[in-house]
Amino acid sequence: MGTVSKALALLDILSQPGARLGLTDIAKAAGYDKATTRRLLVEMKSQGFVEQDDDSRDYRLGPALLALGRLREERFPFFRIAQPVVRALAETSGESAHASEYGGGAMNSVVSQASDKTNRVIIEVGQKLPLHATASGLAFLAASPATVVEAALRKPLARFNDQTRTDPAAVAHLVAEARARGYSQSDQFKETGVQSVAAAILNAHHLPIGAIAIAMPSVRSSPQVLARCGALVCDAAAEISARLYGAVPPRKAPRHA
Amino acid sequence: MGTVSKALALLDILSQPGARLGLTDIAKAAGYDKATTRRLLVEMKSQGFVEQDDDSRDYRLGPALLALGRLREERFPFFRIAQPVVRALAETSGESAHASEYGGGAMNSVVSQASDKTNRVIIEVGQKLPLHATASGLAFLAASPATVVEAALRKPLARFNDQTRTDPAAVAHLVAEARARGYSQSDQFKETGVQSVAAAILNAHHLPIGAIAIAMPSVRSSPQVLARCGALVCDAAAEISARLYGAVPPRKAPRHA
DNA sequence: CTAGATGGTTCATTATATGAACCATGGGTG
DNA sequence: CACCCATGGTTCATATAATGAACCATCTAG
Repeated sequence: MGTVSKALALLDILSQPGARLGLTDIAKAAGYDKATTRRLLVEMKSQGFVEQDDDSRDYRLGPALLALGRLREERFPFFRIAQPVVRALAETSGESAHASEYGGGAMNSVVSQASDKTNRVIIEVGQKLPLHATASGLAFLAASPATVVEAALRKPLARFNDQTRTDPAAVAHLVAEARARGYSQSDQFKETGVQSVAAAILNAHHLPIGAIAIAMPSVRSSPQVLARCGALVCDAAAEISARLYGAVPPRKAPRHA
Repeated sequence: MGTVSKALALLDILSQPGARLGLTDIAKAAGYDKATTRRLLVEMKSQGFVEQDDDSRDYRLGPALLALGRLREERFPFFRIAQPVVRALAETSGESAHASEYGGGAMNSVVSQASDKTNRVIIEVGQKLPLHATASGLAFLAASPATVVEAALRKPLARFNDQTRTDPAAVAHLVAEARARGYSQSDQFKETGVQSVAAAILNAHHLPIGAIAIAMPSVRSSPQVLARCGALVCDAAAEISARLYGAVPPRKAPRHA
């Protein structure tokens, strides 16, 4: 793996909600040597991508990320478009909703709205959602060309609990089901006790760029509830696609368009 | 220079508002070999920090930046706090206002509100404002310890026009003036025909972390206008500092606090 | 068909990244 | 108080990854 990838991977570690993020912890989490880790951190610090607390010596995400994120958003307003839709989705479904954008082999959670129920699912912004074990990722794969799906399933599939599907064929089956259904489902594949449905957000070429999802505690889920939420996420995804790219992509694009 | 810094510098190039951003342009702008540039871009693309247009082959800032920027903002809400203050500042001053955060040796513009006048100054979000040639940078230096100022002035100072001060002593003088005045001024140091005033945003230790500024066309500026705007940016900076850190930092902190 | 762009690739050379062992500091404990 | 050991940080010989000149492929304009 190249040095740049190693450095950028450190930013993912700094994204984890863990409490203390000292040099030793980061090195351990990344699996690099302490000296290497520090060199990478110092180099990113000098560019403002990482920040170091003056007294605790802990490392944090740096201010340059805010500036670049704002700029990205300025040029492609994913957050601005997705936020109201996610809010509305959480409102009408009564459950937590979130939107994510594909990047770096995973779905990057960008907008999240928790339900107001006492027992609710919380998706943190900045989380990387794996393609094979989340409704968002499965929705993305279901809308991707076969070659992309195959490539994704050739990589080792991480296990999160005893519900996680780590067999490529099993995941491919879930993807096919999602494609037929129009939305994807996750039955506790990543978090025990959490059910989700998701639909892909498409670009002008009908390729997926992200997903929008509803996540709920298993105790409130049922086939009826999932079906209703599935319809809601499909509408929400279509609305975001339309607002981002100017036209409503038809559910099945005519081939002669 | 390390490889990681080189890669991150490419993100700055992708931040420039230039129209086309093909491989050759980027390599030229960065001063790297084409092969090197491409390797770095591809590596960042694989992590979602850079995105490539499917048909034009151009490179763009990637989605991971939005996710990380959102996360940074979640943990340290600079944008959320600064935006209303910048808006109000533009309103009451009648001129363009912007706030920036220090990082990577420059001030990173994060919030910007253009005035509604026909002739106005536009500061783009994501711009890197040099310390020695902008009001924001001078305000930052004026609030920094002497060692930081000296270190900053030891580096080569870029020239932007014939008003730019590139002599370290001259810049040090501007910094001293700003410190005495309470706010900094830029008289066309970077952009010809643009006057600015700025004040530093301070953390709990009274160290600067950013700045807030007003920029106006020279044609509307006068000593009186600058003085009035200077007072406004000072108040605005103090308000942001207070909202970020919970308490209003006194203008001169008592040493026994 | 050619000329001159562009993006992308190769591989021998060279510079850079690496990590085991080291030092320095500080907070906690018997 | 002295000791311990966990932490952040540094060194330098070695191993590895970055580099770039020259290359190919493709596209567009004339």
